[in-house]
Amino acid sequence: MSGLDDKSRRDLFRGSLDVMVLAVLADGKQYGYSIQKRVRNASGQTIKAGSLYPLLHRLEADGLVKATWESDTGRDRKWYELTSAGQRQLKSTAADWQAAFARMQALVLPALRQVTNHPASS
Amino acid sequence: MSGLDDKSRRDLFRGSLDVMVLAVLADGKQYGYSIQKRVRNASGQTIKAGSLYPLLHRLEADGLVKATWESDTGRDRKWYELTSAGQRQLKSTAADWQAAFARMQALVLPALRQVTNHPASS
DNA sequence: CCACATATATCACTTGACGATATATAAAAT
DNA sequence: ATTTTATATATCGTCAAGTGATATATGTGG
Repeated sequence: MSGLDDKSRRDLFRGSLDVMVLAVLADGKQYGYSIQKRVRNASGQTIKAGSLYPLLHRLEADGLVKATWESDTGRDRKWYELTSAGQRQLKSTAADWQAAFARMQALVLPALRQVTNHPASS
Repeated sequence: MSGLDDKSRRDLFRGSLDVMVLAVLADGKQYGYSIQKRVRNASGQTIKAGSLYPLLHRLEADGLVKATWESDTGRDRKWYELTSAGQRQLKSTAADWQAAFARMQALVLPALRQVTNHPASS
């Protein structure tokens, strides 16, 4: 039970990385590497560095986050925080995300039950 | 509230189309056009023809579905049904999808609450 | 001092959803 | 009867985005 390779599992949520990053930033300033770990801990989803940094640059270019280099512990890190546009975006995206996935669940769960109970042909 | 353009909403599901198609096929033989409508009705997600047919061909090439041309009402349609491999795939994918979705929800919902209650800087 | 985790970045590659387009048939409208 | 519209499948060029590989630099622990 539950044997998807990493690639398949990742593909499942290809379009949700933005939402997750914005969600992590909702409770305060974070830098890239910490965002990565937080998403990983909270969602089980691994965002690779090669995906994360371009993603953050896109969010910045879109004005959804604001970045500043700061060294709080002697080390330079690029801190990201939501802009007000980012907050609005998170609000509408997260709400849609929630609604859309709930509907998909209504499609997927009965199917899962179906296929779990009746094995079949071919 | 809830103002995502079509593209953003679609991007949200890049990767989940396979699962939805397999889910629809879980309760029996369907042809492409009917799969499209079922997914649309059940999930609110529109799979465009230019996505659906190549997707079905991929599933067939991977041995997850089996296709046969049949004319039940005078009209030729290409009927798809799950293979046993397709059933196994659906079972593991759907289970994973469900689990991952629940965890992601745990990340997104608190963030949504956060951003809904406290407006902020920049 | 050296290995490893931390931290950010870029780029070529690949996958896949899409719009546009083509084709053909059944049904519905005029 | 003819035109239009919905049904039904298919292909192709384009584009966006996640990934692996790779590079670079700094802090930390052995």
